[in-house]
Amino acid sequence: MDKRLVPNVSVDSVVFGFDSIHLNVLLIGRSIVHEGIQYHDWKFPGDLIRWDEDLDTSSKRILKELTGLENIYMKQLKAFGALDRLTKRPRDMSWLISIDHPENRVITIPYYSLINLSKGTDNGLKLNENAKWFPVNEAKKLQLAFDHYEILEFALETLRNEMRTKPLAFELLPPKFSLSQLQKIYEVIFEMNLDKRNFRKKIANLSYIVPLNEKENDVSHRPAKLYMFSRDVYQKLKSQNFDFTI
Amino acid sequence: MDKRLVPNVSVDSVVFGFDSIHLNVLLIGRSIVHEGIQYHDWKFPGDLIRWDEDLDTSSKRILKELTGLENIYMKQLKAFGALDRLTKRPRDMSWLISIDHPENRVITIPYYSLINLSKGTDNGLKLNENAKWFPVNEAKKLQLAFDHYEILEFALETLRNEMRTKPLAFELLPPKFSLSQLQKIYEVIFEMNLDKRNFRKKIANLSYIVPLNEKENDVSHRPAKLYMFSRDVYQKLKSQNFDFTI
DNA sequence: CCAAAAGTGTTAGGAGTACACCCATGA
DNA sequence: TCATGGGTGTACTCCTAACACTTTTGG
Repeated sequence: MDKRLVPNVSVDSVVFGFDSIHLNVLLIGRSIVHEGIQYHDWKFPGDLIRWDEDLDTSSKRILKELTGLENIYMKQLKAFGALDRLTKRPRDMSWLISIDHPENRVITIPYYSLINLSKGTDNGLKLNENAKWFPVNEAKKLQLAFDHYEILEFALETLRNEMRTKPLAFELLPPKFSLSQLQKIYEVIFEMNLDKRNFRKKIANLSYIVPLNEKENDVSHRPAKLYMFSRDVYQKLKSQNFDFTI
Repeated sequence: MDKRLVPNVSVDSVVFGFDSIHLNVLLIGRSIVHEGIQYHDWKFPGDLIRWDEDLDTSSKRILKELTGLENIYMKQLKAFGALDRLTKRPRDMSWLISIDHPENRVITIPYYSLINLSKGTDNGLKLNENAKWFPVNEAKKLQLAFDHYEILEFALETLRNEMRTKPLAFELLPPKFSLSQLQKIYEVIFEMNLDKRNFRKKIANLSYIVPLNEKENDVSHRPAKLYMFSRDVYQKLKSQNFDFTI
């Protein structure tokens, strides 16, 4: 085992969490003193990879070390390697020097992850005091380190693209969910309103979204029927499906 | 300028070319002697990046150096960084030693490119004697170096995904093309037959595919009407469009 | 009984699909 | 005149989109 770090390759995690209202993203606060001025900004959890790790392994390890999260949906976005990605903001350089960072050119390979933040769910999340969830639209307005704004935009675009054709909504929901919760995810991610009746008609045709004999508890209105996602049924169906848009 | 190479990061180019019949991919033949046995196999054009280059710049430079191609559609796939990607085949190691390769772990960042190989088109392609086009289905059956089989599969899947929603077919065609040529691209890439009348009906509704007052020449059958792709019209339209599949 | 969200059908228009024959050209 | 691919219309089905009221629960 060779646990030395690769000095010029890192991974970052863009963790999206849905709390029934907003799509949130997890950021780590960072304080920097640069030329006597104190700055506060935000970055994704991330670190250099090790010599003895695959990229996916690194990404899982780093996410677990920084947040406690494991066994969640995770997918590589692409590599970001602009020459000046670490150096174009002078305060980023001050920070790198302060943590004895060995190189001034690092290629980062961001991943995005999806988790469910509904109340009462325990996903193992252990945030340290510097970590905080932000609704995506607020996160975009923060001061983000390095090229992390660009990475966030790319992650969002990728998430939207994959949501169109893959059953990712269920990664953002608890195992048992209502149709309103499901609809809300699409509304939030695609920033549009959907018609409730048409949405439900569509869902009714999807055999892999299966109704349970259970209802919500403790809500101060008519409780909704709960559904689950059947991965088995989904896999079987998708072997023959196809769609084509020019 | 710092033209030294980054010893552990490379780019590879998966170049797809359409010749009116097949989707082809460009491979470079490689001869290796390993433990006294001569092997012949194939790899994508690729090389280590330089310290002074962005990833996209590296990819463009390396493609130009190895094939003469420039100004063509090119897009990053993702990073491939499995621990054993260079070492799992012993003959790959022999080759790396023979070219004095400095590291035994290299993360590669493949790009895919699209070009038109129709007769009579000059795209600046200058192939050396080791480079050869193969129809994709044949290429998959060849001995490919490293993880290049995996990269090819990923590139194909990405190409298919992007073809569904982006006007990439036109990158594979000459500026003036017939509807049959266009249809053929979709048939080849999606490995399915399309109905000619339905296809043309669909195209007729796309304002960015514009008919010209020109026909094919030198064909021994009724000459087809030629069309062009209007990028301007396309851009204007796409600002409001949306589609959503669960 | 009020507030809040759940749940439910119909209609009209548009898109997709299946399908077969005549036309223009070069050899 | 033959071979080759170019070019065309209709009918049916299915999906989408628009739209408003009743039901169930907790407070």
